[in-house]
Amino acid sequence: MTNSSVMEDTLKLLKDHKLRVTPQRHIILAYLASHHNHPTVETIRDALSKELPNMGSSTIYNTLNTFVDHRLVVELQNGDGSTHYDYFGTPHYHAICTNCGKIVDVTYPGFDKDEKTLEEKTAEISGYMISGNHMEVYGLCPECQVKLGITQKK
Amino acid sequence: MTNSSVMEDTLKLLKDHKLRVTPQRHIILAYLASHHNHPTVETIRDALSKELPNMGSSTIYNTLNTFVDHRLVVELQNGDGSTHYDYFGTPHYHAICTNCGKIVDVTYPGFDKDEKTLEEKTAEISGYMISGNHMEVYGLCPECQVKLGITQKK
DNA sequence: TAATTAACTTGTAATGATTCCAAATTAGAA
DNA sequence: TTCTAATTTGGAATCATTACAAGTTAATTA
Repeated sequence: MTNSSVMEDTLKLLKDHKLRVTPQRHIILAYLASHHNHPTVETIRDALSKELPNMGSSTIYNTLNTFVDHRLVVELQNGDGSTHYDYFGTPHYHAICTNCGKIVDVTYPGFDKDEKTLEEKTAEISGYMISGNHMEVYGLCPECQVKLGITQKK
Repeated sequence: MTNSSVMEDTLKLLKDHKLRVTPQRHIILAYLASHHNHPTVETIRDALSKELPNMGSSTIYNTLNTFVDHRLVVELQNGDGSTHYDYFGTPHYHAICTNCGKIVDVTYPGFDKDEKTLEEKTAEISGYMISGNHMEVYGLCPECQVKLGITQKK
């Protein structure tokens, strides 16, 4: 995807959600849509310091909270004390390294169906009116397995 | 389950995990094992103020972190800003109300198998050596559906 | 296009959950 | 019973996040 199409797509996304289009919102959303690094507020601030040198952290927090409310973005904790954010363009879940905190997106054919099934079962059992879910799987990432000298059995 | 058997069971659990048995640890673990209220540190402090009037919050944090490391307990966020804790005696997941934060435990026949499958797929795809998972399903709890005047379609 | 205004951004202060640390205590081993 | 490393305590420190007031701006309306 070209840079310009990311800008176009995220612009449309903001408009579709009836969100006022400010440079801050547009640039932050485009950054998230084109990076899969699960950034923190600080990471975003640093990454965009050239484009938006005067943007305060409050703005980033406000903006991300708005995106989370609109389900454009999800929040993730990896144990390092701060919240990480992930653009939620297509359904997926996360694998999180218990050693270094590395987060990767995961999906597989049929994940959307499994997800649906879980939500339906949960609605039946709990009586909740379900609106979403988060799944996280924990373990050692490949790098940490090597670093710690652990051999994964096949 | 009688109160005394909870005390016996949690004592055994601490010993099995080679954790030094202090009154604080034993009483906190017994409290968690016999309550399904997903308490915060403050809730635990208040609930145990009779039994352990001099216990500081630091001790509760230390103790809970130890339990989490040993997988006796899991941490939960419901959006109210503080961490909630849940004794993890049998496999289950959580439904969390997006309106009031109410957390309920959920499981169903075959959940352990579904969970296993998810972990195996994740290992294959990501290369992570999996050690655990958390699933959360969000929605409106029955009380909030009524409170907000929402009718759930069958 | 210009005027209007509610919404947004900014910067700083406040909050509050959690961790850190040094001193006192204690569980469990010898 | 003694000994010591682990734990608890209480208060201070940290740090992520939110609150707030003032300035700015997107987008509606005429």
